[in-house]
Amino acid sequence: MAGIEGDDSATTSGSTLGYALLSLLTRGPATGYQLTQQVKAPLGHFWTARHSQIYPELARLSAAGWVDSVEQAGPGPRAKKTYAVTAAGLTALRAWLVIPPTAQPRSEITLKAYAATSADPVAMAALYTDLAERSTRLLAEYEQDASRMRAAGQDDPGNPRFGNYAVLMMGVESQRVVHRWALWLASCLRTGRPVPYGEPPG
Amino acid sequence: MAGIEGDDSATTSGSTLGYALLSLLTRGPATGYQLTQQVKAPLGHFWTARHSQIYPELARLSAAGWVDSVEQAGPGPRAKKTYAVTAAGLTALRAWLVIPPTAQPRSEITLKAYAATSADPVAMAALYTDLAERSTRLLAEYEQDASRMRAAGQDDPGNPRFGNYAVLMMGVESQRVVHRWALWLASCLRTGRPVPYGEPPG
DNA sequence: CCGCTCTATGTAACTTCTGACATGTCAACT
DNA sequence: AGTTGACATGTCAGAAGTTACATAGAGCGG
Repeated sequence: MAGIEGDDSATTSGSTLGYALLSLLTRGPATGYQLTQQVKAPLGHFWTARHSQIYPELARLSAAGWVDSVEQAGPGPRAKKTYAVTAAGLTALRAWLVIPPTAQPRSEITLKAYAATSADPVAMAALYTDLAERSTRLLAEYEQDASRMRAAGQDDPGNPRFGNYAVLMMGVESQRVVHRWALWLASCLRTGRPVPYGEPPG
Repeated sequence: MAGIEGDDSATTSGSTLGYALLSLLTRGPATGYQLTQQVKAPLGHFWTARHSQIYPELARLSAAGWVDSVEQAGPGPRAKKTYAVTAAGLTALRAWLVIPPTAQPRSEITLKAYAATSADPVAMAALYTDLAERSTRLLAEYEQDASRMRAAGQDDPGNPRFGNYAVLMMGVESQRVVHRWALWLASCLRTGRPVPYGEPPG
């Protein structure tokens, strides 16, 4: 009765990273190492985490009873642990999902654009031309992923991996925007005069 | 000769926030309070900072010799300080600007989409419908700002405030993307079946 | 005259995130 | 036989960022 250690199951409120890990684990059980890999794509296009952040967070989730783990004697000096979401974890995730997000996006490329006129226009134009090229490569990559997903039926909201497709679609759209915007900006900086937005530059 | 305190002007490397503040100060001298206001728009659409972060950072920039300050006896118990970029600060900013940025963007709305199928489809669809509505409002607001800026000649790369316009254009494009994507996602979740991306939903 | 908001600057505690350190197995390649 | 890379888990120091606390004048509305 005297609950010294047992009464935090309802009170515990997780961090965003915690919910991100729970989301990944809804795809199936995984080790910390696997989560570190899985957070790279497609989630990694909009959310990243290092292993040094993931392992402690998994321990916290475990302490909160939101994940279970089984140990399996791994290769290194420590046991390998495979984690799975618990019913409590899934409930917590569901509750968090429907809260309207407030966090502002943060973009370093846009920050640099804010001060673009303080630097050498030629160097800055080159920077944004490179960025446009990179976005072209990424776009091709993402679109290939997308058609593979469609072939696998992951564009169906009934598919448990539909979220991967939804994130990827945001990635595709974002890269298109970056491409257009970077070319426009480079064009402005190179010509030194106003360029209407959205025109394909010659 | 024995430089105990004078040899850090070239070595000092700033934080991203420091460069953001230098960028703001290229528009003209400002107090920490004014910088806190100015970081809200349009830079704030892609980069935010609270005053509790700005004041200590200004002290660091001042210590590095990247900004100067003059005191003016302010309203509160402390003197009001107006900061201005120094030549060293401008040099540092220029050097930082041409380094290709690596930081990945971070988006909570996209993270939630990754786990969309774990929550109640109706509630999630409502979330993204609300998001689409918000982006409509923001888009209208940003476009109004943009046409005001064009009227003021800020779409000219020769204008020192051109960076404001460049950031705003990214804001406009981003909100358009969020709008389309959120409506698509809501449509997927409501109908429960694949919806081709980019179709205006009925 | 009381309270509210805006101006204005700072500190302190806390959470989050990064980068480096630390360890060790196993398979493939050279 | 030696090296590289993938697998696998952790810690620690420090940077970056958030939330709350603290102070105080000036102007305005009630």
